[in-house]
Amino acid sequence: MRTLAKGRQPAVTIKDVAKKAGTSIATVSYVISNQERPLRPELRERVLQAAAELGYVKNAAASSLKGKRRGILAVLVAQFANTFFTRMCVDIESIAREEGFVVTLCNSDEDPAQERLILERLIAQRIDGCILCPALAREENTALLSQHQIPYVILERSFPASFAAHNFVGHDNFQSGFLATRRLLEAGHRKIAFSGWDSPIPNVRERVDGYRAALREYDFKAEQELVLLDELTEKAGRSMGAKLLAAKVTAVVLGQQDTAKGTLLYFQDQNVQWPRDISLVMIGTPEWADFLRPHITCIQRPEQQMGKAAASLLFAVMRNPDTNPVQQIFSCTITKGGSIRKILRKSR
Amino acid sequence: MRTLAKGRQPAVTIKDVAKKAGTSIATVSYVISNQERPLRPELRERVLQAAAELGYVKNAAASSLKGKRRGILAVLVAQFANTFFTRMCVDIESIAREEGFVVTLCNSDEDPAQERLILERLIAQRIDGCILCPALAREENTALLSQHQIPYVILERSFPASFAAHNFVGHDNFQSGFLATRRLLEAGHRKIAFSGWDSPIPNVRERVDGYRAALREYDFKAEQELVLLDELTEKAGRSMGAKLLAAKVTAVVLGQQDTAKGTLLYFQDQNVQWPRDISLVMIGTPEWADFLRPHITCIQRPEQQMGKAAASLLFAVMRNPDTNPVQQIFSCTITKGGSIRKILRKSR
DNA sequence: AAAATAAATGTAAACGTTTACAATACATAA
DNA sequence: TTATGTATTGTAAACGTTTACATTTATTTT
Repeated sequence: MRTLAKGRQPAVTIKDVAKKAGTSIATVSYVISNQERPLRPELRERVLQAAAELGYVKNAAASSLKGKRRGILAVLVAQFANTFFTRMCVDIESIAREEGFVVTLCNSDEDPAQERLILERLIAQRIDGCILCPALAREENTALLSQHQIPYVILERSFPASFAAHNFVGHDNFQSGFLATRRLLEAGHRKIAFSGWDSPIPNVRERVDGYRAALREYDFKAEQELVLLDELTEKAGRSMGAKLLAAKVTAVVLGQQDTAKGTLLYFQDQNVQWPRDISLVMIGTPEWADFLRPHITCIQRPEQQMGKAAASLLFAVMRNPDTNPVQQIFSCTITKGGSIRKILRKSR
Repeated sequence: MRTLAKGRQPAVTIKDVAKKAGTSIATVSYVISNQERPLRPELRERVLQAAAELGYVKNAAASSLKGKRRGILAVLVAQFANTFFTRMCVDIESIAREEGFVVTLCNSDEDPAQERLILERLIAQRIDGCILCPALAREENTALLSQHQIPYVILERSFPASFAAHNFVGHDNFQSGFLATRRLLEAGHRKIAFSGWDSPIPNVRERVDGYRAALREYDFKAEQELVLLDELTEKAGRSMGAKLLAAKVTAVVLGQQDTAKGTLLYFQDQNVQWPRDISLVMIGTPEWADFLRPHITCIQRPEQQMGKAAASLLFAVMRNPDTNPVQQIFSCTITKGGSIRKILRKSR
């Protein structure tokens, strides 16, 4: 049954179809591409028939040489296995598919050198557009895209120095830090720490700014802050967990989900219970949070909307490259949870 | 600073480089592609210089027309946001990168129609090779690849009817079901259920076969089996959880991690504790399992090895397309956990 | 019936590479 | 000096499309 021909026979081309249909390559091209052209229906039929019989598939690379779209859109994320990114990717891909594009998903692994290598390869492929979450805050790599006139949208990680110069979709990091902290303050907490990833990208810092702003609103002094930042590992998260206990804070803003994981595992191991022993708000909604009891109050980023927005914006830019850069910043919502203990106070 | 030229200036080509370096396109081509050719070092230098100054990047689409590799490798998975797949993807991508390839990661969402559409687009792109986890057990789509002479490796989901006809990398589903069940039998359990995804792909069925084989080894009759299969949703998992309790089994093989999630959440909500109330072994190691206490005994699939193996096999096939199909089946290991209660029995 | 128009189809030149082949420049041997 | 090689470099024809333009054929109009 499966008589897979083993000889490396060359791929079927428009020429083969033309020969089989007894017409010219021009006619075939017009038929295949559904272009307007007066054509005898009988001939059109014959061409379609021949193409189908030969299993002809147009070579997108050859078309692209003549100025057609490649039909490839790239998404370059910094962490493959992070649900925050994969959730957005699902929506990006579905929109791209509707538009007739294939998505090339790449992973820089937070390494700028790898990011550069990948971008060069993508440029060599003459991708039609790119959505990227830059590794670190290195702008040179992104500059490659604009040098080569490839439309792009930056997702989630901004360049503070030239924010307005790029198309951008992201969430409001300041707000997420602010909301989380304020919720704890409203519940009466006064010793609140912030823990997160000591990252080269500005996102976590902005969340810290939000944390600080909320504290200021309650007339806190700088010395009443406690900001812990460490590596992006479970181990670092655990060690921050220990520090939080040692500092005897009553509440923590878990500012980044990967480090939060380590902290929460540490709490579990030490039989530290929330909200009994410590109150928690986490920025992010990783899948594992479903299993934590009581549920943790989380700052939820609109991942679906963000993915869709990034894709839509990219297509808009691809259709009209000369519009001014657009920045879309999404608000976060705060989920219901049982990880905050209320502390009664006379006055605010 | 960022004087992004807005006019849609055409991309730099080999011709521009030749003009700038004052030489012919042939020379530039040889220099750029690092081909053997006697060449005055001074000229080579000049060409490189010109290329660098113009920011020249070779057009892979044009090269491919002349029979060169496209430099694109596709991975087509059925579920994007499943860590089992993404973990393998990370390794596939890193191997591909080393080999100079870009990876196009696509998602069929378990939908054969989408799978077909995607494959057609990938073929239009003339990808060099493909790793795919077929949605459902529909062989026609995969046949597209062989029709177009595109080397491929099937990952994790086999076609029983023509297993030996395809290059394949997967884990031993039978063994995972068998190991899980035997571990429970060894602990003295005699009322053991199997729950999983009622899927159109054979994987879960094979696990059930392993479950049955283990029971047979202990001289169980068919009427002592309890196999629950349902949709791939949390809700279905929860309802299976209820059925498991109603059936008063003492142990369960959670045969598929997505449905297992629902079941475990249900247990948590009902305050059903393991191993006190029920003993558990789960096939799969989702990230959330880290948070379950006591830890669940899991059947661990060697995801890294599998990803690397699939990529290596694909490259081998790409280099030598005429070798006979190879099937690589990986064994699973069983992790330590505390989800199994020992039941003392006089005899086995 | 010829001329004029419209409809249908074909030819060939790009696109940006690769590479066989041709052509030049330079050195050496006669 | 001229032949003869050898080291360099250039020309042009592909690859599979798209599309401007030319050509053929059919249909009107005169």
